[in-house]
Amino acid sequence: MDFAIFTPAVTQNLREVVYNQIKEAIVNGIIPAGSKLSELELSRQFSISRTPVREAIRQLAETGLVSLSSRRGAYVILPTAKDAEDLYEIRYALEAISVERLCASRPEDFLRRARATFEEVSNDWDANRFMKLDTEFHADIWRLAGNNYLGFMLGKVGDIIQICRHYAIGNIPKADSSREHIAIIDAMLSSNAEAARQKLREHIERTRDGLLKYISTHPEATGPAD
Amino acid sequence: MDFAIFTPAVTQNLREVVYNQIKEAIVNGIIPAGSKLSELELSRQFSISRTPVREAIRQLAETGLVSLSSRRGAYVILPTAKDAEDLYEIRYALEAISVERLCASRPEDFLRRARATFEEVSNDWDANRFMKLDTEFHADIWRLAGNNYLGFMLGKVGDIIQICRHYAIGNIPKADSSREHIAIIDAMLSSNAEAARQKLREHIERTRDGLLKYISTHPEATGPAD
DNA sequence: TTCGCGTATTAAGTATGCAAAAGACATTCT
DNA sequence: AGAATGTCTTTTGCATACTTAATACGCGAA
Repeated sequence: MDFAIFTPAVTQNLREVVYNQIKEAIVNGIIPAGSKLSELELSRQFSISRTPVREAIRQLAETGLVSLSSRRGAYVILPTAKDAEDLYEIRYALEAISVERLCASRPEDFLRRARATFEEVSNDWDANRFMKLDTEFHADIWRLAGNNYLGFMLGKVGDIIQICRHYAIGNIPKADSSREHIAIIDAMLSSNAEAARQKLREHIERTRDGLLKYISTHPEATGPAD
Repeated sequence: MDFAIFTPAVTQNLREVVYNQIKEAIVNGIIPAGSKLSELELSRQFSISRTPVREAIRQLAETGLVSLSSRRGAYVILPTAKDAEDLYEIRYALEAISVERLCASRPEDFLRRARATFEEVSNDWDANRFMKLDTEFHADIWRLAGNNYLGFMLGKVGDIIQICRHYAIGNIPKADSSREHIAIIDAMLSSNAEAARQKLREHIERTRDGLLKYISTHPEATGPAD
């Protein structure tokens, strides 16, 4: 009697749906940094009660995307240049773990496939398409690294970085970035942990500097909340 | 008119109070790993409604201390030996950042004071007293490191580790641990980043191995959830 | 005009009520 | 007896009503 074709009729509860939608909207810049998240307004937009919306907002606060102010509401965070710097530093430390582990386990098939993908990238690619590819690559890396908490942590860091990064989209040359990825992959393929770390560091530092440069020339991007 | 002696009469809301209390109870092992957290029962114990309790539980879930199962309730996580290993790996990567930064900034007064404190520790200290000292030291380190997100991340990792660690209390020789701390401090005082990293790695690995050894000889500590 | 105070309005915090899902148990049918 | 189904109980998920804090507004006095 098991046809193995039916998936659960109801997969997620309202809180989850609302959480995902708001998070996507924040991370993609549709809800801009610094905005207020009004329980009432959101619940009206979703056509549901305040309860699941409240829970979703609390959940977002715990990830660091939203800051709560008692009795005054919830606001999307407005990262500063210092925040971006700090976040990239953490990101480097965590990704270095993945890279080192992959130097040891060396999943050749995956690495070669990823390498080929990045070979194809050119500068006239759509920025969003490249960003998606980049995000997927980094996600694959920590998934293969086998540390169950890396994804948990990098996810949180990545979401906040993404808020900043969104400003700078299209600012970073894609072909350069691809070349850096390929350098990391090659180091991993030859199990050269030291080189891989170094290439990763260069890559993350360049990405960071691109963002910081953008922020410094566009101070309105992370101005003080109103 | 500002005597700076009056603090807000009402500082926290119920959700916060409940969150902190439940978290302390979990982290200190009063609520054992794997237990179910019943909204109704907890709200009765706190003599409040289910709403703030619910929110606190959701918040705990986001930190990773509690896992939610839709329509079935919330359970305190039951970390495995693998979890502990993964967590210590992340902890090392993050603390290495602090240590490196402190090698650069070198807050001498703080380092000397901390060094003196650890000199006093002997093996017949109360385990809880030592653990508190240890936790404070690590917290001070990242606070002085100046990366705003380190605390955020290390806090989450630390809470989960603490659940495991609680089993192993009293198992790790305190004098040894102190000596390791002193070695790290000395490396920082002489701005030897490489040595500091190395000493930190040894310290964390020894702590981890102590815990893993305990877990392997006391399998009931992280048995499967019911 | 400006400062201080009181009031109104809005929105967050909390309590409670209702619907529905999961698990336990009883019952029936083969 | 054992499997399957129906029923009951418990508890979660969501909605709504109520309470209270924060801000805005307006008025009067200096």
